[in-house]
Amino acid sequence: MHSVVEDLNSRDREEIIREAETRFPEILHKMKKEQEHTLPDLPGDHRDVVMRLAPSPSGPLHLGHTRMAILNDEYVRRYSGTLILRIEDTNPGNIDPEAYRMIPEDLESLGVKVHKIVIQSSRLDLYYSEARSLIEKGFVYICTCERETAKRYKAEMKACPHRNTGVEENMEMFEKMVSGEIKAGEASAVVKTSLDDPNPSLRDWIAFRISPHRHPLVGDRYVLFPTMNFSVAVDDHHLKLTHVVRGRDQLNNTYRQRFIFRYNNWKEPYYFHYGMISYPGTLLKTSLMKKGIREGKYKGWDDVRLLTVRSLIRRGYRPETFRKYWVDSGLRDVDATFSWEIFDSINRGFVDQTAMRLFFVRDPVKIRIEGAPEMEAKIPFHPSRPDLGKREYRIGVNQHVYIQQSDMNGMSEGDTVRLKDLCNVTFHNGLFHYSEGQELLRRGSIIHWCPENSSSYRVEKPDGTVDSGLIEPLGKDITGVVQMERYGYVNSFPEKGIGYYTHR
RNA sequence: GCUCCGAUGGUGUAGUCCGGCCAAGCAUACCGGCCUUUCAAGCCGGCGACCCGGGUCCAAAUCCCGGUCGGAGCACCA
Repeated sequence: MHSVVEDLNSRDREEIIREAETRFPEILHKMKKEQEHTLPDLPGDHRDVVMRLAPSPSGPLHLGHTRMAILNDEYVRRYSGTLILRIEDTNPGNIDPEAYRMIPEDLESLGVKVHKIVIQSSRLDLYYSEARSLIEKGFVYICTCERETAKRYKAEMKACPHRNTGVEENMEMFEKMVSGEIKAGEASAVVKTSLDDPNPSLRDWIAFRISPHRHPLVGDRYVLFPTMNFSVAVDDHHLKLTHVVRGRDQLNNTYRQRFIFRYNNWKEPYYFHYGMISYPGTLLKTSLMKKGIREGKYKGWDDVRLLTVRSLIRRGYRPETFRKYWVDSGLRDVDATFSWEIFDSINRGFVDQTAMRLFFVRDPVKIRIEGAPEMEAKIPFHPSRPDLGKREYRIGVNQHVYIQQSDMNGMSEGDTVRLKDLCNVTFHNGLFHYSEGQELLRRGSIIHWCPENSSSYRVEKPDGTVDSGLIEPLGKDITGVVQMERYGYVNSFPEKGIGYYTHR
C-alpha cells in the first residue's frame, strides 16, 4: 500500500489523470456542490441557550451594531433559546434617554426577536451586593489615589498604598461611596488581579466609580455605578448566559470579566470574538452623529447621510439583507472591510422582484413632439412580472412631455431616440419630430419621459445631494421601494413627494 | 513600547481544529455572449487567490519555526 502512494506522489499529475481516465472513468466525475452559507454550530449544550445584545444607550443602533444583533439572533433562533436585550446604562454621562425607546425599535425593524429586556441601572443593588461579597473575600479594594497616580502604579506594576487595606475599612469606604458621602473622583472600587500581568489592561481594573452626572433613570437614588466589566460579568452570570458572541474589540474585556467569574467560582459562558469590520470613509460614531444633529448638520437620527439602522431601513434596505450579509460573513476572527458592493447586491436581489418600475425625470425639459398623432403608452410596471399590470397614459396632439436634461444634452442633429413605450422621435433643428418607426432601436437610445400632468418629486441621496424633478402621475399611488428606470432604486413616500435613494 | 489576535483573487468568504476528496468552492465586481422597448434583473461563459522564507512529512492553504504586514486593547467609555 505504502509503495503505491509513494509511486503516485512521485509521478506527474497529467500522467496519473490520463491513466485514471482510461482505467477508472467513473471516479473523475466530480459533483458540483451547492454551497449555502451557514453559521457553524456553537459548542456546548444546545438546550436552554441564552444569549444577549448589550448596547449602551448613547443613541440608536447603527450599521456597526447590526452584526452582533443578527448573529446573536440567528443562534438563538437555531437553538430555540432566549435572547436578552441588556441595556448597559451604567455610565450616566453617556446616556441618551431616547435610546431606551429607539434601540428596541431598531431591533424590531431588523427582524431581531428579543425575548426579554434588562436595564442595568435597575440592578444596581445586585452589583453592590456582589461587590460587597468580593470585598469580603479580599478581591476588591477601595482606592483613593488620583487617577494619574493610580495609572502610574499600574504601569510600574506596583501596588498602590490602598491595595492592602483591610476588609472592614474597604467595606466602610464602599458604603460611603454608595451613600454619596464620598464625592466623584475621590475613590473607586478596584478588582485585584495581578500587578505583574504582562497585559497592562488586566492589572487591577476599576469596578465602580462615583458619577458626577445625574443618571436619567435613577439619578435621585444612586451615584455609584459599576464599570461595564463588572456589571457585565455579574449579569452574564445571573442571567445564565450560555454563549457570548461579540467583536474582537471586547477581547480584553472578556479577560477582565473572567476574573469575576473565577473569584466567584461561576461557570463561564462560551465566548466568541468575531473580527473587526472597517467601514471605509463612513461615520459610525454615535457621539459624532449626535454632535452633527445638535449642530443642525443632520436633520435627525434618520438623516439619509447617516448609517443608523433607521436611516438605512428608510432608504429601503431590507432586514433580510442585513441578515444574509452577516450570516455570509460568518464568525471569522479576521478583520475585514465592509463591502457596499455586496451589501447592495444582496439588497437588490430582495427588492427587485417586487419593485415597481417608474419614470423619474431629473431636471426636466419640456418638449413637444412635432407632428405626433394622439398616442397611448402602456408601460409594464415590471418587465418580468406581467401580473403587476401596466401604467397607461394618453398623450394628446400637441401635448408636451418632459425628458431629462442630461438626455437632452446628448442629442445631436438628426439623432433618433425612442421615448420608451411611446414613440420614436428625431431631433432636427432643435425640435423633436414624430417618427413613424416602431422598430427597436439600438441599446442606449431609449430614454424615459414623463407626461404633462406629472408631479414634482425629489430624491435625497446618501451623499447629501438631492435630485429634483418629476415623477410620472401613477407614481403617486406607489409607496415603498420602487425602481426609477435608468436611475436606481428609491424608497418612495409619494404623499410627501419625496424618495430616499437606496442604491443603483 | 507592552498584551492579544489575524493573514485565501479587486472585494466578501468556504476550506485550516482532525494534512490526502483543494488541479482551492461560493458570492460580488469586471470582461464576453444571450435575453430585454431601463444603463435594472435574469441566463451562459471567462479572468482572478492560499503573505514571504525555512522545516516536518510519501503528501502542507492546513502542522512547526522565523520574518513581514494588518488589526484590537493598554480609559474611573461601552
